[in-house]
Amino acid sequence: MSQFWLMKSEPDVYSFEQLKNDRTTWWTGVRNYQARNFMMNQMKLGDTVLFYHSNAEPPGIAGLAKVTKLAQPDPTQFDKKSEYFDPKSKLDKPSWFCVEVGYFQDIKNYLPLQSLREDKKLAGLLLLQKGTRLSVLPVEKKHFDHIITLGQSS
DNA sequence: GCCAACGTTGGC
DNA sequence: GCCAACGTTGGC
Repeated sequence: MSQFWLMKSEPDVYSFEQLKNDRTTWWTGVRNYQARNFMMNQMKLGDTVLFYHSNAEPPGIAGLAKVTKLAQPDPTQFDKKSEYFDPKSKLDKPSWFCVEVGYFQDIKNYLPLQSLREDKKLAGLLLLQKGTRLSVLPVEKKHFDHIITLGQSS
């Protein structure tokens, strides 16, 4: 099972800097079954997460996080005041789950999407595949290791 | 703001 | 179970 992940967030909504400030956050609001299943079934404590800024200028990888708590029901699905409220969710049978992630490490270089696309060593990275809209994606170790190298090189 | 590529919904 | 219509994501 994968030990490396990429999670997307719009920095206007929740940025890596905010995570660094908060130290940890529950990854609420995911309303896609594939992304939920990754969090619910596969993410383990200590898994490393590439924190990706989507809808950013430019979009790219901003830093490193870790999974700090296993998946639990996402409380926002029951909150009528939340934009993530889901009237179909039942308290005894929640539809949506989220993990807690914590700040882990800065990277020296922000890694723009375009530079990742141009890197031959990252061929096959799910993030780069056409039509991939998942907000939670597994990352292969070989790709993860290379991304770390890019992020820390001078 | 546009729009391609998906995912979801609901009528049948 | 099919599929058209609609909604969303997210790069550009």
